[in-house]
Amino acid sequence: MRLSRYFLPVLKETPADATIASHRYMLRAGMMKQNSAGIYTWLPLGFKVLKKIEAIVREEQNKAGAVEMLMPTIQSADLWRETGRYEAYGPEMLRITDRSDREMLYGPTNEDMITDVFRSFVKSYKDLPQLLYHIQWKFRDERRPRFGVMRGREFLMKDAYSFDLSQEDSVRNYNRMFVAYLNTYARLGLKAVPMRADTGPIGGDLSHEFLILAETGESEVFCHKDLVEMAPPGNIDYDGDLQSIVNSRTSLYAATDEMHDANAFANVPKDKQLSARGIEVGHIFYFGDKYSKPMGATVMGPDGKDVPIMMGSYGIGVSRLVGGIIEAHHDADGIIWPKSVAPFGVGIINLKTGDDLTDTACDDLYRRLSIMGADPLYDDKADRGGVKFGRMDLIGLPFQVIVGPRGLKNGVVEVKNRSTGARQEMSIDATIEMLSAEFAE
RNA sequence: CGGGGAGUAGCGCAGCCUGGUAGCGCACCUGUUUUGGGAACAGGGGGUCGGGGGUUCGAAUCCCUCCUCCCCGACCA
Repeated sequence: MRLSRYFLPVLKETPADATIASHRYMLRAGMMKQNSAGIYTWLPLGFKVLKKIEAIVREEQNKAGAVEMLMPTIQSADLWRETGRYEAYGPEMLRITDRSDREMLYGPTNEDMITDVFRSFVKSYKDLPQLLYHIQWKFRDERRPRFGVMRGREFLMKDAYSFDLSQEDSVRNYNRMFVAYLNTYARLGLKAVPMRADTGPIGGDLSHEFLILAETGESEVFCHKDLVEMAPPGNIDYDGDLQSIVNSRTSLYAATDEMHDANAFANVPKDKQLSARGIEVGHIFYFGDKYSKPMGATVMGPDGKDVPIMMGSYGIGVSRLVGGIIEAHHDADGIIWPKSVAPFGVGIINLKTGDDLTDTACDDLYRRLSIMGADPLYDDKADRGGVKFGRMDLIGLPFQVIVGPRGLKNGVVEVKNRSTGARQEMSIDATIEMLSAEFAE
C-alpha cells in the first residue's frame, strides 16, 4: 500500500479523552474514531489489525475442532424469556422494538440463541459432542465504558458453545478450548495466564479467565511467576490427552482478586509470588444444563430417556485484544506490533520523494517486498524525514526500511527493527534477503 | 449508580471571575526558500462558543434546564 493512497489520519496531539496507552495510540495512529461512549468506527489501519487477530482466533478455534457459524446481532426477547434472562439481565441489555412493537434486543451474548439452534436439530446422543462458535458483534450497555476498546459497549467477540451428554464429556471440550486459548494468545504475542474464576451458582472449578498482565488492567491478580513464561502447547492432537496440559497450568496458583485465597497464595514460594494487574482477554465456562433445561434442549440418551444437554461457553474479546496487545507492546514513540498482527509487515520510508534515484529504489523495494508477501506500507508522501520517522514509529510496523539519497550513493538503505530499535545499513538485495527470512512462514 | 471534571475551528487550549465585534499553537490551502528525526517566512480559509430558555441595550461570559463526553469508585453471564 502506498501511503499517499491510504486513509491514515494520524494525530500529532493526544486527544484529551484518552488516558491509557492503547487508547491514545489507537486514536493517534488513526486506527479508530469514537462515535459515542464505548462505540467506535474502525478506520482502515485498526480494522486491518482487528481482522488479523480475528483470523488467528479463527484458525486456532478450527484447529481445536470448533465449527464456525454466524448468529445475528438482533435477537428476539422471547428466547430470553424462556431462560428468564430477559428480566434478569438488567439495563446492560439494549432493548429495542421493531415496527410491529415486537420486543427485540441487541445480543450481549448468545447462549439462549445457540441453545435454540441446537434443540431445533439435535435429538440424539449420537450427534454429540458438538462445539460451535461464531465471531460476532455484541452490545452491552456498560454503566461506564472506558479505556477505548478495552471496555467498549459494542465489541467483537468470539464465542464458542459446547454440547455434551455429561459433565465428564464436557471436560473434553472445555480442555480443547483451554488449550486453544493458550495457543491463540501466544500467537498474538501475549503472555496470558489462566486463572480460576467464579463459577456462580453452578459450582465446581470449571471456569477460567485468561488475563494478560498490564499496569492498566482492571483486575488485581495473584499468581505463580512460572505461569507467565510457560511455553504454549503448540501443535498438539486436540483429540488426545489435554488434561495434562491443563493440569500443568491449573496446578500452580493463579487467581483474580474475587477468587484470591491469601493462605493458598502464601504457600507459593516467596520468590515466585506475583501480584499484579491484569486485563481479561478470555473466559471459559462450564454451566451444565443452566440453559438447556429451561429451554427444553434435550437429547435421547443410550437408555432411551431424554436428558438435558450439558453446555459450556468460551469467549475471547477480539476487539479488546487490539487494545490489550498495544498495552503489552508499546513505548514512548508508539505501538510495537508483534509480526503476527501488524497491520503491515514493513514500512518503506522515502526520504526524498521526487528524487529519481530514491523513487526508483523505493519502487523497486516496494515491488519486491509486495511479491514476497511482507505487505509493505510505502511512505511516498512529500513530508519531511522527521514527520515520516515519527509517523512510522507511531504506527509501529515491525520493520522500517529507510531510503535516501545519502545511503543510496553508497548502495545502501537503512533497516530498522521497531522492537529493538536496532538499525543496520545494507544493500537492497541484502534487505530483501533478510526480510524474506523474517517473513518466511 | 455515587463522587469529581469538561464541552469555544479538525486536534490541543486561552478567554468566563469583572458582559461590549471570538483568540493562540498545531493541522489545512497558496507562494517562496528548504529537505536524513515532527522546517522557515509571507499570505489565506475555517466557529450555531453542546442544545433550549431567561436576565440585559448587549451573553462564550450571569441565571435556569436539558444533552454529551471523560476520570475515580461500585458493578461486570
